[in-house]
Amino acid sequence: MSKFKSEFLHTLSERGFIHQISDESGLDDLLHKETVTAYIGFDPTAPSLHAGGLIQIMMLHWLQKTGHRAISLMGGGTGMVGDPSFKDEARQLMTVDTIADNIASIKKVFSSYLTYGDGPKDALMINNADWLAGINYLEFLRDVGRHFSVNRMLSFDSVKTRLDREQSLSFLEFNYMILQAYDFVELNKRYGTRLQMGGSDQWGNIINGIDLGHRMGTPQLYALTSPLLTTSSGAKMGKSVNGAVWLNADMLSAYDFWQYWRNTEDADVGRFLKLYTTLPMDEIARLSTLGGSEINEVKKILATEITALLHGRAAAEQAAETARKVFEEGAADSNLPTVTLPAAEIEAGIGLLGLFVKAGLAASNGEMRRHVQGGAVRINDEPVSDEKRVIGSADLNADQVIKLSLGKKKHVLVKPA
RNA sequence: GGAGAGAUGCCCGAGUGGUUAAAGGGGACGGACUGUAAAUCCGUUGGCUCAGCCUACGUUGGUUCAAAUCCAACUCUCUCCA
Repeated sequence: MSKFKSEFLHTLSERGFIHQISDESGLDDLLHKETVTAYIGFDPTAPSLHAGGLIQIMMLHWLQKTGHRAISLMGGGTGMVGDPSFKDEARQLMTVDTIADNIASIKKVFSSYLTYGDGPKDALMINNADWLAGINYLEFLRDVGRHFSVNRMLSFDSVKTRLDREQSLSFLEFNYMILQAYDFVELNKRYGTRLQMGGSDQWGNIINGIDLGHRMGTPQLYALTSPLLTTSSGAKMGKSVNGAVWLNADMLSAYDFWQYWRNTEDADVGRFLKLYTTLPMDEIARLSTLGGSEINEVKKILATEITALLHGRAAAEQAAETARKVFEEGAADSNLPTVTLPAAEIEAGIGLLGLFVKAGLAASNGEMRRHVQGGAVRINDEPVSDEKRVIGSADLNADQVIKLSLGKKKHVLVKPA
């Protein structure tokens, strides 16, 4: 396992980040000898990254921590095209405005993991629209396009799925690979970038960049990919009870984020500790020996550590404390997700179904009706079986809030305002 | 440009005039069991002012007492030919 000389690869390797490397010993030598600039690209397909992208951010985090220069590249240009890799149909095209909004929103998260600045080891935040947006088509075709073999591009697994399924792959999407390859070369020219990292689905795209570099006279470039992560039971990472596990605090509260990791499957705990926390390896080894019900304590550590990196230590501990009150004491806690309602509305009384929909616990009255029939609904921890029940000021508890519960895990407080 | 095939609910996929809000599976959600886990079992899975009503089977029209099912045009996808 410790076949690497460089601290960076050694760390990534022992923590389980490495899936493939284009030239292991070459890259290891380089990282051992000098400060290397490396990047990972992020597509602005949503206003926030989700848990699936966390592993990439952690790689940049370790890169910086082991003394190298990290670049987080926003795909402002490539986002206008859409990555077809391993997709079986074309994504809807995003408008320029959406892309700009998404980038602005995504950026917020990175400074929790990386130190940005102008110093030699500070991380850089770059947008590939800077050079892609102004490209002249004919010039680009002659300078860059001539180096690509369509025959070869068609042979990549990432497009094969699409072709095998006999789904059309538009010329627009086909160009994504070329643009991403060009990014690598451009980043080398501008910042001396030598390494591109990414998920295993990016392997083909990254290799294309290395090849293009060869032909356009860059120094040797390198690729490093991380494994595609699934839970032990095969589910894709990043889904929580309420939907996707967003990293942005305004899209998923620290409490819900903490809950997601608290509910990690037993079999994943050790792996996740290594990938998503910065706890030292010997500490992780010790925690990993715990089994049975003790593993619940380990899961709490896991959740708190991951949440602390993203939302800060204080928010993480507060989430842990809220969870303790809710699950171990069955009490309400003021840090549960809260919805405020005009006091007058509560005074007048509000229907049970509508109230839960308003609180975001159900999508429609019909869905709530079913939940009531299924016995999943509680108010202030009292089961409710009457779907016509009206909630009013009499339901305010000692703390002047109403606790709505759907199932065992979803709780929302309603506060008069 | 020519000849075929197809478009069904979150996804896959049955259904070829009425008993179809639409079989089955997956996913998701809820319940039971547990450890806020996994596995397993049970239930739910269009909306509403819910014993009733409304909207739905690519789009728009038509036939019919009655259409997801028949007809026409259109849109998109795939296959083969040029």
